[in-house]
Amino acid sequence: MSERPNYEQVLRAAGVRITRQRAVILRVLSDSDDHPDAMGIFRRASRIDPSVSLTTVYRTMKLLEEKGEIHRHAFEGGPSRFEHADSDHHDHLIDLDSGEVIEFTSDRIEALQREIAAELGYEIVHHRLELYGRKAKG
Amino acid sequence: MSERPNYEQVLRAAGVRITRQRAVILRVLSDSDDHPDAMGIFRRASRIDPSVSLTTVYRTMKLLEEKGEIHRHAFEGGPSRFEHADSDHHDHLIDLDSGEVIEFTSDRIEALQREIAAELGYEIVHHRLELYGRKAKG
DNA sequence: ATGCAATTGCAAATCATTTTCAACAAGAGC
DNA sequence: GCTCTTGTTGAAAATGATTTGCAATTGCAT
Repeated sequence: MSERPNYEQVLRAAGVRITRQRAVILRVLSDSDDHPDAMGIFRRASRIDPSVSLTTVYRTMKLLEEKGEIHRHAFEGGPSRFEHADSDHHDHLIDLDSGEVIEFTSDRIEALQREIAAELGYEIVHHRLELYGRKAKG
Repeated sequence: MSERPNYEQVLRAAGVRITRQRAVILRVLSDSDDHPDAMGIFRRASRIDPSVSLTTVYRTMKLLEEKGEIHRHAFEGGPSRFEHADSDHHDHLIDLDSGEVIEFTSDRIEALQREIAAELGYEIVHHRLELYGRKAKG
């Protein structure tokens, strides 16, 4: 499900100009299955087109975020990492040794969260659940 | 429960010198029941002793964090906020309108987290659960 | 092809936080 | 109480991630 988003189309539809560098960044992004940070995207894009600047990577990320096309995650002690927004909601388990990000979902946790917030008299707008751990031995 | 931690005693026992400015910062901190950020602590401490610098606030926070006396929370889009580490583990609900931080706990959520991590082959070292919401109307 | 507003790269600016460094002050020992 | 040693301080500069100002450039509608 939810494969290779066509960011170019979305932006174009929003009246945004698709420049050469933007096209490269968007391609890099839709070819990514991990959770790269701006520098990582910049490196990948640079290899394809050296004229891409880190500034434009940031500008494009902000643009896509505003359009709701990607999500920005600020995991502890590190730069923001980005991912497609098209997939279903999920939380993250971060491998403390490798930095790898594993996605997971739990309807039960989601339900409990809503329950807790309600008890406190609140409605959840969004939440952040991150598990930091290491591979269990054995 | 868990009231007015005596940071001074802890630091002194660790061989740390209690300077005039440090004493002020520690007092401000143990008099706080909220989740102030470095600038907030600096402002409160400054009023008591103008010789306290923001630098020293940061240095003292880092020190207390290393000694395990306080916890640092980086809520989204803002500076780190600190709180006593003495109380039991809890998660946070952040009021999007006021910035107020409400603490809560849920053994069920904790258990579910461990369960999920285990299924993925991981052991949780720590986690972060933050609910961002607004007061429910009615 | 033309024109103009959107976009670019670079450098400088921000923001939170840390580090450098010379001046200063805890507090152990006398 | 006085010294001495070494930790600590404030101010300013450095960091790291990200944003912004600006003059030059370039999509792309016409």
